[in-house]
Amino acid sequence: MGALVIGVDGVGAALPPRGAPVLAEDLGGLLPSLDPTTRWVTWSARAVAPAIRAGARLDRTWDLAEVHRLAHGGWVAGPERVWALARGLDPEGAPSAPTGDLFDLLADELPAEDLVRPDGHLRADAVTGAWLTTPQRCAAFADAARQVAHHQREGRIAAGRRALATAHAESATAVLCVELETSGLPIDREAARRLVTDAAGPEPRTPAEELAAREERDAPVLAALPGTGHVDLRNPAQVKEMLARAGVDVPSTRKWVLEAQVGAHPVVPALLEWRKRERIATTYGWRWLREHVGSDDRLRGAWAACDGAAGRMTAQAGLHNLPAELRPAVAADEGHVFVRADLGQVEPRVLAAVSRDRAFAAATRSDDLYAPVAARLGVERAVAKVAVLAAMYGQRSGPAAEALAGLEREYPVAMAHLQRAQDAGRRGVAVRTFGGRLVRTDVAAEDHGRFARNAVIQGSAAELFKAWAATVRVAVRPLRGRIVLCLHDELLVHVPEEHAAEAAAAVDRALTDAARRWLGGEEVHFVADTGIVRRWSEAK
DNA sequence: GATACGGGCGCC
DNA sequence: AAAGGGCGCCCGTATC
Repeated sequence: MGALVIGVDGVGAALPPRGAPVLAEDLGGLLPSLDPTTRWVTWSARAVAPAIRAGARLDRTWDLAEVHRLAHGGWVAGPERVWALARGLDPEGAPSAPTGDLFDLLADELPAEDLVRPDGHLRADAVTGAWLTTPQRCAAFADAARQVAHHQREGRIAAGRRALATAHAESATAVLCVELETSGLPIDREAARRLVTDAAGPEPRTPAEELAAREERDAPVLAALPGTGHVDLRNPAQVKEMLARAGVDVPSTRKWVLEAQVGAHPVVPALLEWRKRERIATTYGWRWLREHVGSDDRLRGAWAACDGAAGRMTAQAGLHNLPAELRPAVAADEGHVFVRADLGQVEPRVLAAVSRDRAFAAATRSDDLYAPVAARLGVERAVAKVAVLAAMYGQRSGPAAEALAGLEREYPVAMAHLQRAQDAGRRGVAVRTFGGRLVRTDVAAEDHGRFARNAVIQGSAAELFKAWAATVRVAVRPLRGRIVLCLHDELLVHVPEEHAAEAAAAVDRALTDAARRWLGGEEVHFVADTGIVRRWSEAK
């Protein structure tokens, strides 16, 4: 990945991925002299991670990779592909990043100072960074970035104000992702060790101890079935067979299937309890602590501003799926607190925005959206909720079916929007989110119909969330606050306790600002539940 | 030994 | 009661 930073006003610096910086002797040293309002164009935020770690604020960035992903869908967004699509070239003809013999040969035939090959594609060794060895070459690469940025910007402007606002928010989120990786999530290590011990036993010192702990976890399940030979509880086929011998006939051994059979045989509840503990032991156990929690008591994993589908953020190292029982271990530093905030009923509110259904938008003006919907449908609130969720997820059977008819009757505009998305997906036609992200449904299929139906909601909700997060990121900085976790509709901000109330207010204000910018109007209301806590688990 | 895939499950 | 979108991750099996 070519690591490059340029300021569109001509101020800026280029960093080669390896070796000494070229245009800037020392980017960290250069930063204080730069106007903080400098607009940056980056090939990707990750490419400028060293600058971010050196303290670059990068509050106004244009991330070529993220805007490319918005415009073209998918996740692959290296400079060679971004350049190719911006120039109207076949991306299949772009050089592949690894230095294969073929491209080395092509590069040999290219004049040493030419960035662009005769076929219009970028030279392969520029994309890997190997070619970026002189100020002139870096300047040429910077100029290519500038050209792509100009093209992308024209495209966003043509797509509308919201598409442009989304490009800025997605760019800022990519910077935020680098910051999240850098700062990490504060962990109370002792609390984490206690919780892991409860589930998995004490930390094993040898492979033999590890094996013993495994057998100890298995013992209660096997004890519920005396006389059974060896059963590998980690092998679903063997478990199913074991249950059949105990007189429990199930089509699969999934949790919801087994939960219906808890009374059938003592082995069933024992197995469910085993699953829960086994999950902590294997995924969030001693190895997880060792590998992902640093000596500074910070949980760190890789973050991405969008996945390759609808565009939600992704996180590794368990940051997005930490079991609730481990959350007490997520604790603010001494003298600090968390401002925890989550969006309320974000997906139905987004549906109102995306579909421009005025009747449904009216319901968003209630703090509890399902109450007015239920009243209008003449059903219980719980029924209305299930129906709305079913409509967004494409569920057709079950208790929701009847209430769905009510939704069709009362909110035809919103329902038609979802149906159009589903039809497109079923035919293999791409759909777009509210902010203009292309969501590809390459294969025509019923599954893709449901996927597309949900993607316009899930993806649009992700955009609103990121616009919010990007706004919060800047708003809490004067309070020495930092976003330390993003969880689809939830934000965790780590802040000195003396600024807690002010930070919480800033988080709420940021939602109003971001929603207005993203919606381009006030018709749809969004709400956040915001609180101040010392441990993540104290919330709600 | 590396890779792919499905079952299973945590979170949203 | 029943099964509908996304992600990351673990384990076991099959395959080359």
